[in-house]
Amino acid sequence: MMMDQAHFGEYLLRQQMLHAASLSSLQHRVGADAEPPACEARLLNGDLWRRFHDIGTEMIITKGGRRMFPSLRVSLSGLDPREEYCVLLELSLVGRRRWRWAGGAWAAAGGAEPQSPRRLMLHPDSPAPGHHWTANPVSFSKLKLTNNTMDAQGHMVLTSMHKYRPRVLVVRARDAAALAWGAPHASFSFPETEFIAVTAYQNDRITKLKIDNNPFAKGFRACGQSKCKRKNVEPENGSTEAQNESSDAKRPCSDAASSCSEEGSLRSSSPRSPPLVESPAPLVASPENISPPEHPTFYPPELPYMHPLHMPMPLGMWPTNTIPGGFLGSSWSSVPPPPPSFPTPSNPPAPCRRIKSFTISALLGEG
DNA sequence: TCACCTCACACTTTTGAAGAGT
DNA sequence: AACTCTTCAAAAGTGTGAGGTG
Repeated sequence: MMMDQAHFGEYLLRQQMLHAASLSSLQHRVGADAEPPACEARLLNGDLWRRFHDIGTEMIITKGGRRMFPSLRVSLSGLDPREEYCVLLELSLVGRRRWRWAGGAWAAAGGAEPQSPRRLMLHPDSPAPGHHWTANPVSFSKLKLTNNTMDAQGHMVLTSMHKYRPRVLVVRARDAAALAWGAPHASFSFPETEFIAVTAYQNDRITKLKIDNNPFAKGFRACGQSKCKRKNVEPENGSTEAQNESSDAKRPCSDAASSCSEEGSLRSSSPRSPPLVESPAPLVASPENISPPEHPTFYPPELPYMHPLHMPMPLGMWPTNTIPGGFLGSSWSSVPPPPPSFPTPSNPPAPCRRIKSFTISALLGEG
């Protein structure tokens, strides 16, 4: 399970190659002649994402890095089983606005702040043959978000009070360096996965939903010891305004609500967290759901994401621990995730969006 | 005063080493 | 000797709430 020094060094080299490839692609636009096989992506935990999206998903960002919950878990299909692919995750800024929580709702509050150098996260299984990607759900559960612009851990650097949308990129490439030489690719994003980065939760309903679904927050559930202990300080039903929107998160959660956890329950046998039963058919990226890049070529001058001088680290995610071991061979790839469910005939998967003229910058193109 | 950020805390889950059993 | 299973301590991941910052 542990990655030794040699493998760790190899991984770092691969990340550096990806970085170099992305930079060189700024000068080399190479068209993709080969027609890629039709590929599809399904959001496996789309039901949970939708529940958060209905309220207004918030993701905590911290100096040391915080995981996303829910995490992004997709199932890929339609890839050539013998071809090598790299899978990447990108977090795109949605709009050019800053948001603020006011009056119980999110509202635009001026223009976006300059963004930190953007980073892609290269899935640690990359590159891998198509059959690998289609046989196993692709999970980005170990991804961490940070607001630390000096971050050296390879976490995704986001800006608080800004909205982002994850995008999964599938690139046909034998290695990271080959990403710059025009391999056909696909891009998938799901509107349900949009979120606003925050340093502290603003919406109490989001807090409640996170507590009810995240196994690590079980201690804060109404039935948890921690919550009981903390809530003893203040009366459980101290307020007569039970309908007060802001008090939602403080109310005890129902057993039904607490039974719906994400990944933990999928592999956990905890009696308090039965396996998550999601919607019968996972969310499928329909053509209209696959959002094209807002700006298909380069970043605007005022947001120089990709400037080499502002790229302190190689693209992609570094090991969670910077010491050897604990990255490759972790649950990312060695623990077989639950098999992906397949769409019902009434909900057929949609083809991927194909971008003929391939460059990393085009892939990243939005502003 | 306000909006936002940081940190220590208590709690739960995850991880992996060690030992026992087959 | 090799493999599987169980146990347990340490590490990691949570939201909370007080306090800090500009």
